Amino acid sequence: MTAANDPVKDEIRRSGLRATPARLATLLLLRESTSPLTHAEVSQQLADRGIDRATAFRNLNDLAEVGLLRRTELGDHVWRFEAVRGQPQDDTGHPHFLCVDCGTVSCLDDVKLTAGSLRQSAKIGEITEILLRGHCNGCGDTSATRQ
Amino acid sequence: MTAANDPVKDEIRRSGLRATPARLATLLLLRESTSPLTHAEVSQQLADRGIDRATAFRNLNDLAEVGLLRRTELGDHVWRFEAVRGQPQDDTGHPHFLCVDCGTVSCLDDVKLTAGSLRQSAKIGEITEILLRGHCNGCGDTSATRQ
DNA sequence: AGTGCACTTGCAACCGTATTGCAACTGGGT
DNA sequence: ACCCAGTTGCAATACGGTTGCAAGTGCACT
Repeated sequence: MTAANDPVKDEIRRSGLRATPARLATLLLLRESTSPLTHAEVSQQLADRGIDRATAFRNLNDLAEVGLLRRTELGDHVWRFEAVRGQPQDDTGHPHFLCVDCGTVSCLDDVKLTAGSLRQSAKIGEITEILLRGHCNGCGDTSATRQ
Repeated sequence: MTAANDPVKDEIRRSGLRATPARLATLLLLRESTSPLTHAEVSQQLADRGIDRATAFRNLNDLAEVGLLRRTELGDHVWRFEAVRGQPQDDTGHPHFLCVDCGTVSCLDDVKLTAGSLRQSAKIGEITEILLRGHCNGCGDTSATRQ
């Protein structure tokens, strides 16, 4: 049962890190998730498998450093991590939507700025991240929920 | 010495807060500053005048809540505050560009999302804020400045 | 397959930012 | 001048994240 070629393990190894169970679990968890997860969420999930908080933190940072994960900060003072799809160097990131009520984060691959906006913003600088905030449909449409 | 009409005091009062020395000092300090200050920087300055850290924190948040200050987060997990110029209500509704290097916040009235993006995002929820992050031309083009 | 060393892990202590509880104080309307 | 809700100072606390260190383990090399 010497599982010779686990492609995910190889990916981790190729990036210069050891393919430990904790790292494997971290990476797989985030690849299964459809939205970025916080440190807390990840380490909570991994705690079931006996993985320590500190280890989860370190692995998230390590994996982010080698480009397998992306580390973002959506303005609520919590780091979030998401798996990078495709070639790390190709990855330029995509916009996120943060519900200010429930904290849910959605990834918006198709959201773009108008050409005119891009021209306008180029005068200011180079945009690296687009963040939309508001009330998600689950929180907003009832209009009764107030924090 | 019933200083009848200090315009700044009036401004604070009009927003529903009491015009205390601590708030006056906080607001004036940020209005004199040319760039956003962290709570640490503010409370350090105000400590000389016998104002407590916790009070500084509360006042910064209070003033931000009523729209006299703007509270931003550059990605380093530290809140920064800056005085809002002009009418507070003018401050809402248009996108902001935040330079993650120097902390400058620029208002981008003309930046908009494409129609398709709006359609896409409507499925998620109601967008109340658009924030662009990146490197402003002043910080980015030298490419030497690294924090 | 066995060995060894550097890389990882778990644990617990720690750090810094930010918040809160509470008693004392005070701005400002009366 | 008086009074009370709003505010302050102090200290304790919460929370996200980091670090030191000894034990454990991946994996490259026999």
